Amino acid sequence: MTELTTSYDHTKVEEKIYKTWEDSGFFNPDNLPGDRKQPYTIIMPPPNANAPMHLGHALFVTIEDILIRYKRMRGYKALWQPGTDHAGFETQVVFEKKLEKEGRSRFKMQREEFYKEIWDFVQSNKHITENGLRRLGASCDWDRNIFTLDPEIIKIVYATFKKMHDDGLMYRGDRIGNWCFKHQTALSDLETKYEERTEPFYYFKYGPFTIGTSRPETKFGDKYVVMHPDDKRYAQYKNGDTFEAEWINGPVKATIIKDSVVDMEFGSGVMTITPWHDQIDFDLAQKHKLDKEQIIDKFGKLLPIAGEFAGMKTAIARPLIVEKLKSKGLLVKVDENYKHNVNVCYKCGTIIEPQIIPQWFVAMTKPLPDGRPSLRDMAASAIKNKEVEIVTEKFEKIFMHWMESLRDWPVSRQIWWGIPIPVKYCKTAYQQTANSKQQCKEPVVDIENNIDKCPGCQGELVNDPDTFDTWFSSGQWPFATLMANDIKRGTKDFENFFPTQLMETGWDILFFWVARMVMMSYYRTGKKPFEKVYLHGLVRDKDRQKMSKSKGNVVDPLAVIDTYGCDALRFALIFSTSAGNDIPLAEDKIKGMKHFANKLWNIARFVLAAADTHADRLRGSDAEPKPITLADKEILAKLKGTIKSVTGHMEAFRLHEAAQDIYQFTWYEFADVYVEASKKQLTDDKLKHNTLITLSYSLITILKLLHPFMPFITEELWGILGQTELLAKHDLLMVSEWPE
RNA sequence: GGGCGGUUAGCUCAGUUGGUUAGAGCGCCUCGUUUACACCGAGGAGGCCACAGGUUCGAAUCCUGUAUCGCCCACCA
Repeated sequence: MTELTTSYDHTKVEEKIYKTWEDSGFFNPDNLPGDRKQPYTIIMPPPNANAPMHLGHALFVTIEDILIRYKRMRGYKALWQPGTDHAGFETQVVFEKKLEKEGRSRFKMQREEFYKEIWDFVQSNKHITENGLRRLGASCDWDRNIFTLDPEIIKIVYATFKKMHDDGLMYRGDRIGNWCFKHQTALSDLETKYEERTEPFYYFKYGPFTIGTSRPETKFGDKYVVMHPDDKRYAQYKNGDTFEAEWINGPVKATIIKDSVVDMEFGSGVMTITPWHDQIDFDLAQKHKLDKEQIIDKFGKLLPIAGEFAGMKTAIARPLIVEKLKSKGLLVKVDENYKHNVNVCYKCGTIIEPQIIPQWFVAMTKPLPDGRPSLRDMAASAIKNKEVEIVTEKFEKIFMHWMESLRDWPVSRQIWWGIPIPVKYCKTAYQQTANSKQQCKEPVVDIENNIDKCPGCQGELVNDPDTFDTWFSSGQWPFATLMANDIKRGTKDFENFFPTQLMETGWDILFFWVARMVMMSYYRTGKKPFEKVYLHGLVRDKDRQKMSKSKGNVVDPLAVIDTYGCDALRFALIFSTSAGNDIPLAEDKIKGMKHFANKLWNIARFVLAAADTHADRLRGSDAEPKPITLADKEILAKLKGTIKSVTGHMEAFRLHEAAQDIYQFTWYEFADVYVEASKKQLTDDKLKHNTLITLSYSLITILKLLHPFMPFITEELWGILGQTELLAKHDLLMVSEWPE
């Protein structure tokens, strides 16, 4: 006689069950029962080891765990490769905030000291994160757990860097880039965002012209006036004509440039340019071979070229400069309500100052020396030809659209937390880089760290002080993890599990991550990194608001698990939400799913009680129930239909549909109809045996179908059924066979 | 400026290739505590599927347009 409590108590089950799974070794595909040849691999997007878990983690774990458990039950050699991410810039920002609270700053610290502290910080977060994944029921292979700063990973990242450098795809360029004053680093275009501001727009007299600007503080170096070649107002001037103009700090000699990028309708239709601090101006200067002068230093202060304003922060200098120009009679008019977008740092909101600072770039559109197309074109054609499929399809369009206007990718960051760039420079040459007068021009790529002297002049070498953009290393994650396993553990993971089958991640990192993985994988391995990409949405609160600390609506998934159980949380996250759409999650929904778990518990309770009451014990899992009564016929037909539809939905990544079908069948067909009918049938001696078989067979099938979604309660019930001989043989449910 | 998407029950959302009376969760109303479950059961109310036109034997589903909300990318000195 097996007694079950009247309601399901997840607190007594989850920890115990997870331990059973982990001890079984079945998370590791090498230990799975049977002769499994066909791999099914999901590389886990490594969570950032810098902050507590949020519902986004719960969502990705739920989706990936559902899929990997399903494939495991279907007999695949299922590998879910876990890992955590050092998350370079993200983590450094978090850590610097922490320092700030303590009244400290990295700019007052030694690099080694800073690195050590942030390393310890990340290590402790890493453990918290890994335990969180366990509480969410993640059936990933902890034997293969890996970290983005593991030496094996760094080795692979360096090899990629060297190959790119040898292939001419990785170059160091004096190009204009986004500079954040607060974080003192360059950022890629993806790491900046636009904010609308209303600022004054000034018109100044500049020689015979009127120019317009919202940034007078950049105008010190102005010595070019650019106008449209078709501008009839200035037909008398030719390209290259010069003139004298009275300007901020006295007269300047200016040259006329004609170029059709100028919009005659905007402002005064004529502009001066600041190539060091503006993308368009920079391009123009490159095109016409114009001088470029730095006006603002990397701390946001004006340089000596600003004369009396030198050393001032731009925001302070701006009104003073306007005042001076006004007093000289050069201010024509001011438009106070000029609305425009300013580029700001996506982390701190500081205005981004474009600066020419040497950076490492990856060429996106340059064909490979081995005859293959460029990184961009390889990735674009993979998506276009459906070699890599994105679920849902709308993201393929977004992906292609983004690819069209892709520029070279700056991968060096002036931060300390990350993988150092394995390059050395001739010391004398490096110090002169600012003047672009290097003696020994070539940087020395030294991935083994065994080159001591400059190969050019035998002089001293200095290390590149920069680190890689995190996405440069995580862009290699699918093959780097498997290759690193092989180095570390002597496995043949890369051979056995690559290309992987699925990449599951949020749509918000489609460009940051997915695009880079596709490009880098084709480049390094000649193969796609994964067959399919499943993109999930953002978890929002019940009012569709984004969850954020400042709004105070962040939900801690572990607290939800404490209250309602992991299975309820997982089911609520999946239920009634389709791929790629954001998910509003209300507590009521989670509560409802807890009720469903309880319903299932009580169904099992009823079946067990029936089996006990009616003396003839039976073997359930193998016995095919016979449809004798109308109720038998209907439930078995509906069960069969449910198996079919659920399987179909699983194959097509319609997890929400699968979940709904199981829910519907369990509650409204099996519990409401058949369980009720069985009460009568069990009193009939001729029917009771077959009725019991039908009950247990249906229940067992439900447990299997539901297991990927609600792994804990189903495994617990499976174990209890096993003890009562309702199950003929009982290994763990997680490795049982998916019903056909 | 370029691109993508949403608009279905009071709320939040499903609806797989066009096919019978459009579904779920939560909420609401009525009744019910008979040994699986009150974290429950029985029953019920509630939708011109944004609008207009078109294709079709048949449209929430396909096409065109309109309105409205949202997202992504780029960005004018």
